[in-house]
Amino acid sequence: MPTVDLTQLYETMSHHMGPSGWWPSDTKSDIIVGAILVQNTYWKNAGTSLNNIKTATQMDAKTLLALSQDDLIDLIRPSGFYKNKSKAIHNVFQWFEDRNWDYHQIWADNRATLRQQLLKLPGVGNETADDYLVYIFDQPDFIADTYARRLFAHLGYEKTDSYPHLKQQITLPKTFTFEMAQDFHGLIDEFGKQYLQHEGDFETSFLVEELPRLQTH
DNA sequence: CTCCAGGACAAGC
DNA sequence: GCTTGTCATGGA
Repeated sequence: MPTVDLTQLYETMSHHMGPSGWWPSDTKSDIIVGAILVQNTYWKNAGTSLNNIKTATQMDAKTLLALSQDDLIDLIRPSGFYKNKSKAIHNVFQWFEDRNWDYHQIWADNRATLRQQLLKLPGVGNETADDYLVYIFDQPDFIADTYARRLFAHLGYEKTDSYPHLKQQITLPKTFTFEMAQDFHGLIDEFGKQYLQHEGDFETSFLVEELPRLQTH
């Protein structure tokens, strides 16, 4: 089975697309909420809900936690799945509140089991847990989301709809910093929006010419 | 009108 | 372990 040099892939995408300019520019609270709002939802709609929540709470944890579920639902409504998402956001905020929002300390105390702990939170699945590891806890990890699965299928990996299946096959080299991992995920999804929306789009991308150089055997 | 987006989850196999 | 139905709005 073909494999790809992830460092070469990242550098190629970075060279052609520039910095992804993604989540790292937002506050971590924005990311915590946004990662839930955007689940299977257009980012534009998730952004509307996020702005509603920001306006209502200034992203102050105690203010948000004091909202009734109905009030939170009204803020989330534009991005759908509002029952699940309101519950998820409330629970996740309570979880961080209980731990004093000390991301560094949380990581230091829970290195081995943090991912499993995050997965226990209702509304936090594989992708959101990895989003948090990469963008909240600053860990160099790989996020095997929909666009990543489509991309790696084009790069010669076995086509799969399973998050764990791709995740299992991809290990970022030790040389990847967490900033690179954050940017890499942003680039993959920006690439996906441009070249993986429809069947055949990939063939028009810059990666087609680069493919032979990226593949290692 | 139909399809689906930066998933999660429970039920059934 | 893996597949399928459900949750929901708004844009293409």
